[in-house]
Amino acid sequence: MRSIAGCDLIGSPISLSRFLIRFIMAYRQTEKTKARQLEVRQAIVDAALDLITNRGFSGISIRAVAEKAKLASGSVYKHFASKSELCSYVFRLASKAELARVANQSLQGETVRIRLQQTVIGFSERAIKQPRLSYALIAEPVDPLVDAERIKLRQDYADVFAELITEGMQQKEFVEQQANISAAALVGIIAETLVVPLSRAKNKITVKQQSALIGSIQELCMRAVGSA
Amino acid sequence: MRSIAGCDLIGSPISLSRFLIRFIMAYRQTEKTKARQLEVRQAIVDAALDLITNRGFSGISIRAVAEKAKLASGSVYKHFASKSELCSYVFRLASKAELARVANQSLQGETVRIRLQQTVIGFSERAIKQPRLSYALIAEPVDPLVDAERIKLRQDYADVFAELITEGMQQKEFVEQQANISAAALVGIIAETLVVPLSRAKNKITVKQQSALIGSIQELCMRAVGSA
DNA sequence: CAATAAAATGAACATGTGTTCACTTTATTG
DNA sequence: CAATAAAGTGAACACATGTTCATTTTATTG
Repeated sequence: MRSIAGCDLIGSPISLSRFLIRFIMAYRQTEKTKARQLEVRQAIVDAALDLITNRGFSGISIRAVAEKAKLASGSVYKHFASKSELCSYVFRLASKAELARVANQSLQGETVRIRLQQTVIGFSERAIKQPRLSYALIAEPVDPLVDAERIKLRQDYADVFAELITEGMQQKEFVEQQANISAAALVGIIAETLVVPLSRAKNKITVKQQSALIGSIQELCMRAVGSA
Repeated sequence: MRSIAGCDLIGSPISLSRFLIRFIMAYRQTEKTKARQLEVRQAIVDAALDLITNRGFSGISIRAVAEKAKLASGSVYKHFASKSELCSYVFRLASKAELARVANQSLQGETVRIRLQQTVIGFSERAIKQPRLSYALIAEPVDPLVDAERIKLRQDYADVFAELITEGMQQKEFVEQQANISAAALVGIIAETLVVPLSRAKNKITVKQQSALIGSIQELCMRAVGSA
C-alpha cells in the first residue's frame, strides 16, 4: 500500500480527513492584507518620491528607501523587481501630473500666442517651486531605464509645443518653421535657462528675480517661434 | 663607534669611498627617460580620449585605458592621481580646441548677425562630425570633477554668445534682452536640437538632412535673439 | 659588473550598492 | 490550536571598479 506525502489515503479514513483539512485550511489573501500590501507599496513609493524630490536620483538607494518606509531592504523587492523599476515607476508618477498640467494649459487661451506664453510661464512657475524635482525629471543623469523615461518626457513636452507651433503657423501667428525642431528648442531653452541653473542655485531666488527671469524666458520662446 | 646605514665612515677609508661611489652612482633621469615618460603619458591621454570619443565617459575605466595604452592599470597612477583627474584633463584637452574655434569664429564677419550665424553653423557642422564626443562634452553625465568642467564649458560657450548678443544690441541688430539669459538659451537650443539627438541617432544623417537641420537651428537662434 | 632607483606590474584590497535567500514573524482558516 | 503560506527581515553575497603596494623589470652610472 502506498502513501502520498505521508498520508495513507486509502487505508485510513482519519488520514483522509486530515488531508482535506489541510487543503481547506490554506492561507488566503483577504481584503485586509491586500489593503496592507497597498499601504506598504505606497510607503515605498512615497519614500522614493521624497528622496528624489529632495536629493534627486543620485541620492536614492534601496537601503535609504527601505529605511524611510520603515522596512527591511529586502522587502522592497516584494513590491518592485529592481531599483530601476522602482525609479522608473516613481519617475512616471511624478512626471505625469506636471505633463498633464502643461498639456492642459496649452489648450487654454484666446490666441495660440497666448496659449504658448501661458504654457511656458506656468511650467516655469511650477519648476521654480520644485527645482530639485524639476531637475531630476528634466535633466538629471540616471540609469538607462529611467533615462528612457526622461527622454520620453522631454519628447512629450516637445509634442505639446509642436502642436502649438503647428497651430500657430496655420493661424499665421508664427513664422513658417520645422515644428518638431522648434519644439525641441523650446524644451532646450527652458532646461538651460531655468531648470539647470535653479538646480545649482544655493538660495531661492526672490520674487522679483523670478518674474524677470520668467519674462526673459517667455520672450525668448516667443521670438524663437517668430510670434508676431 | 657608530655606523650609518651600514657604512662605518670614520673607522675605515674603504667604507668612506664606498659611500661616495654609492652617491655618485645614483640613478638619474636622462633626456631619454624623460621623453619616454612623456610618451607614456601621451599614450594614456590618447587612449582615454579615444575611449571618450567613441563611447563617452561612461565607457571609460582605468583598466580599459591601461589596456589600450599597453600598460598595467597601476602605471596610470604614475601619471594621474585619480581617474577623475585623468578624465578632467582629457575633457579640458578635448574641449579647449573646439571652444577656441567657436570663439575665433565669433569674431569673423561683417555684421554681428553674420558672426552669430556663422558661429552657430560652424559649431553645428563640427558637432555632426563627432556626435559622440560632442555629447560627452556638452551633455553626458559624469562624476563631479568632470561635471564641473562641463558646466564651465557650457558657460564658456554662453560667454561667447553673450558677447555677440551684447554687441548685437549695441549695433541695434538684435532686440533688447538679457544677454546672459539669451546666451544660455542658445546653448540650450543647440544642445537639445542637435547634440542630444545626434548622440541617439543610430545612422549618420544625410548631407541633405544635415543642411536642413543646421538651417533650422540657425534660424531659431537668429529669431531668439531678435535679429532683424 | 655592481649599485642604485625609477618605472612598471597586476594581484589584492577597498568600497559602495543592488540583490538574494534562509529564516522569522504574522495573518488566515476550520 | 494546528496547519499553512504570505509578508517581512537583514546578513551575506555579487559585482563592478577605483586604488594600493610588494615585487619585478629596466635604465643609469662609474
